[in-house]
Amino acid sequence: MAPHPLDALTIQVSPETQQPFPGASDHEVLSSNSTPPSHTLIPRDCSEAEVGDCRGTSRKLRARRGGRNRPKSELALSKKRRSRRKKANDRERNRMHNLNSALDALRGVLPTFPDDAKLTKVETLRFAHNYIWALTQTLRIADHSLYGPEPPVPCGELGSPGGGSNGDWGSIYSPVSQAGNLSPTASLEEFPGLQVPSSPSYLLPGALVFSDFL
DNA sequence: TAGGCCATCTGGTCCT
DNA sequence: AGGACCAGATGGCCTA
Repeated sequence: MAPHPLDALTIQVSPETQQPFPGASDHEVLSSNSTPPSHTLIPRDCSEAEVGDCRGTSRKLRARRGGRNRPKSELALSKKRRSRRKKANDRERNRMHNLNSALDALRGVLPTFPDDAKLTKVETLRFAHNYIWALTQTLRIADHSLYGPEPPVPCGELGSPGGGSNGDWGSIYSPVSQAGNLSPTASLEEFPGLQVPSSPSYLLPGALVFSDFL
């Protein structure tokens, strides 16, 4: 994957949250008769048998199942099946739109440049994970400075990205693997919405760096 | 042009 | 039975 512009991130909350489905909830997203985007691939009326031809041999084989014992009213049955499939497709489409609007909402609360290229889905999830981890660490540091020393937390206890056997989360983008990359503009005070204790400790060398969240 | 990302369709499985 | 969720397949768009 090509390096993302956020590699050189300073802190700014993007004003535009880009929600294609504003106010979308689990129960109201798109009407089921919404027109598909221009890049819808398969004709909406592609029946199962046709789908076999559309999609390849495995689906063709599956579509062939049923053979001779088909009910007499196959026309009605396939009509019903098509209708069910169409409804299922609509639901699935709405479900994915819902998921995407949730991802957009998540992008909206992550610190990015306004003119940054939109984070991909996986980048958004990784960024959010690392961002939460970093904020947690910041709170710990603040607590530490307020209440004095406390026993060190074993690596990975906080779900630290890259702190253990957490698979994909411990990727090359992990803050741990790139620690020490302090950005002069990295200050949580630029987040009006964030309730972060006013401790300068996160500005010290080796502290949390927003450019490393990805 | 290859590769990454994405939206969509689809059938299977599980749950209510 | 019907809906939610999931993963595989497919093709379009975009960028290096």
